[in-house]
Amino acid sequence: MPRPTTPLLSQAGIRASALEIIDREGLDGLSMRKLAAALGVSAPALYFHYPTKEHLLDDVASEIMEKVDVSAFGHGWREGLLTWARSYRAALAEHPNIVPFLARGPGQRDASLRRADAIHGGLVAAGWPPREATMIGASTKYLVLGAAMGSFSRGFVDDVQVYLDRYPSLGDAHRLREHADTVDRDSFEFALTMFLDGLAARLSKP
Amino acid sequence: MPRPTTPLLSQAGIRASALEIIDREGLDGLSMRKLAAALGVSAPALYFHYPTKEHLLDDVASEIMEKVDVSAFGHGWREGLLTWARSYRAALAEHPNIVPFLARGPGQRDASLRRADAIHGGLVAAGWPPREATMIGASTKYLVLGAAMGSFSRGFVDDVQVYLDRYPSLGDAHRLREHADTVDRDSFEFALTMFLDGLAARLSKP
DNA sequence: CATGCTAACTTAACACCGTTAGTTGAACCA
DNA sequence: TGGTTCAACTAACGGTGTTAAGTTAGCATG
Repeated sequence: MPRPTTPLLSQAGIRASALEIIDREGLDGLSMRKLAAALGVSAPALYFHYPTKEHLLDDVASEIMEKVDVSAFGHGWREGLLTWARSYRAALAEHPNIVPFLARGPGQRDASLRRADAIHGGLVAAGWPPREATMIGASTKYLVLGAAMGSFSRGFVDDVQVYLDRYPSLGDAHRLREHADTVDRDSFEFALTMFLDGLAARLSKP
Repeated sequence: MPRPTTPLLSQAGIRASALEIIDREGLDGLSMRKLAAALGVSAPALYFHYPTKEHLLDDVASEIMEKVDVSAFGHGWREGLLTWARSYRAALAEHPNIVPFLARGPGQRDASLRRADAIHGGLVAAGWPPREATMIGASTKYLVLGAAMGSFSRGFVDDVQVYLDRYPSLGDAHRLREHADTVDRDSFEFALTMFLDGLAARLSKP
């Protein structure tokens, strides 16, 4: 059945279906054949729209990153960083199964360059020396990526016993699992606050 | 040639060879057949010593984590955290290609539990409330994992132009690449210092 | 000392993977 | 109307992790 009257596939549709599978079955759960089946099409048809699986995943990742907000540096560097970091983390927390892909390399996600410029510009405008502005951007990214990677919701419960002993609001393992998202967000917010406090002290002193 | 006089394989030997391949050719460069060939053996022979590739990689990761040092909390919480974080990061920086595997999930790396206890205990002994001690541990891990994941040496040069403009000691892209390790370490140390400064302020106040 | 069991390898094969080649016929432009 | 291009198809290639079945060395037991 060649060249249908109206095209069966589109890049956006492929991305959406791919992300659905990733969210539901994990990154390893996505294969080109399974994706094609979900779209009612044969696997090689996908290669007309994307040259490679890697490119497709790059695009999916870029789409997720579109939601990251770097626009708040007008309200001060602290607010700008907070908004950036929180929206960045939220975007990853919404699709945690994409994180292992992000860990594989930078890919073709060109939009990040624009963002890096916005962040750096905002920090420099607020009085940070350029070299430190760069490191602040990198550091914040570290926090976000690390939080996304080591999150409890993703199963990183190494320290589950420690949590059970010390996190007074949680009764047992079952409830910990239930509140994993909260624990994750609390720890991330804590890390971010401590980091920003350290920055503020450095900027105010010489 | 069945049941050789002296065994050809051992778990330690398999791990060592696997890590060698990962270091040299990346995580995707490791296949059971290639690993077997490097050991002068057929692929299914490996399954006598490891039930699955996943288990093997878990073991390799655990071995790397053995080098992490959590013993310095006797010299104060700041020194303890610094030593832990630096040795943790160093261990990952030595084998950056394992990081994408770490991002895939927690695995069977049971040694981390002991470490989590040591860290938490050290922090509590130094006067941190248990709940905050837990979050400090998580936050530090975020920094280390994020730094390992988003490192410049691993190709995350999104902001390469920004770096070129602002990092005065670097002349051009070639030299940036050359000094990627230094840039990584600088940013990590900066993040860690700011975080610890924020912590110190919090502990000294109320 | 013979017998049987287990250990540690072998080769063959399965199901799946990403991807390429070659084919088909509708849609579009001259 | 004719030719080209597009968007799908089926078939197939080389690779993957893993399982099954075969072979024999080493060891324990009668």
